Amino acid sequence: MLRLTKKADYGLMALKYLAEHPDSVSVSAKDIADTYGIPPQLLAKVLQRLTKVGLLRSHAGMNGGYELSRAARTISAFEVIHAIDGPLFITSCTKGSKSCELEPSCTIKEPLARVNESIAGVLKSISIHDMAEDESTPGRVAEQPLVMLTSS
Amino acid sequence: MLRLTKKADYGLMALKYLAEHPDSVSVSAKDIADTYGIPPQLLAKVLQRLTKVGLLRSHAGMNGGYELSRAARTISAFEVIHAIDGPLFITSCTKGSKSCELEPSCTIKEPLARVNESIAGVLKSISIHDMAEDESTPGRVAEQPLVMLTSS
DNA sequence: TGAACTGCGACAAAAATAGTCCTATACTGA
DNA sequence: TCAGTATAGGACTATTTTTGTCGCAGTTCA
Repeated sequence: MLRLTKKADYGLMALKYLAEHPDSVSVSAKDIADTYGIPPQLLAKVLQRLTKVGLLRSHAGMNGGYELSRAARTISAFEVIHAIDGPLFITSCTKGSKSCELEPSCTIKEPLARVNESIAGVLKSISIHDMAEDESTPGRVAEQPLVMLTSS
Repeated sequence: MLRLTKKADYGLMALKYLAEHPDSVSVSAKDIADTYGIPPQLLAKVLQRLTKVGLLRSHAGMNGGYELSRAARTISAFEVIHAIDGPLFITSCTKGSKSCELEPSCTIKEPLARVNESIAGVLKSISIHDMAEDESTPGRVAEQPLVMLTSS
């Protein structure tokens, strides 16, 4: 639950790849799909979408492909996920103005909306560049006690 | 995307309801389902699950129902969601020890695992009691620096 | 021109969610 | 002790979302 879709995963992987290969003028969807072993056509769609929202620049034809349209440092995971998975989040019924259908209830939503924002904040605070840096670099995300509850 | 399942929603709503009615010794699944207009049988299952993990106490028979097994203040949204939706999170392939299938790639996962922890932290920081308090009360979520992933 | 690309719409397949049905068991009170 | 109200839970079906495929059109370049 609370899982990223694979498309979003793929998108992040691809952007990370691009961030790690700034030398290549442009990389094709197939190249990336091959290196990661993911369905080329699916990745293609994801990249097309990212191009559409302006995170990537594409050019067709031989030796064509994609490149980041901005510095990796300025692209947040949030933007990528949002572009791919849509206007996100948490509660099932926070769709704009329309409140929770007939249910006058759903008071749960307000508190969760705040949680929602926190999560968005987390996602906004991490950039593609952050993800691309050497794994040895200590992550600077909150170091709180994270105790994963063991499942039953 | 990154959406809670309805079951989790229902569970949170139910716990909130229980937190708001400490006077009632025990509330039936049907009562809660009726007030929120959600499928009774489905809610029943959710409550059964929450009982199983120890968040609720149940008793059958007439005037039976459920009650919180601990103070609302000590029950986090994380626990509830975890109980219902399972051992959570973000990336599709963070299933214990087994790494990302054949893909040697998936380097995306590590940075995201950190984001993951941040989100878990957010969820752990909000309690059922927090959700049940008057809407006007400022939520205490998001105030802390939750994540600092600064690269800049 | 043709090979290697992107762009896109329409599907199809698979998986996860949501919800229902049915039966068993437990407790209560008259 | 029996009827009514509840929980417990397995098996199923339905619905929705996600994932992946196909085919074709447009682009670029050698």
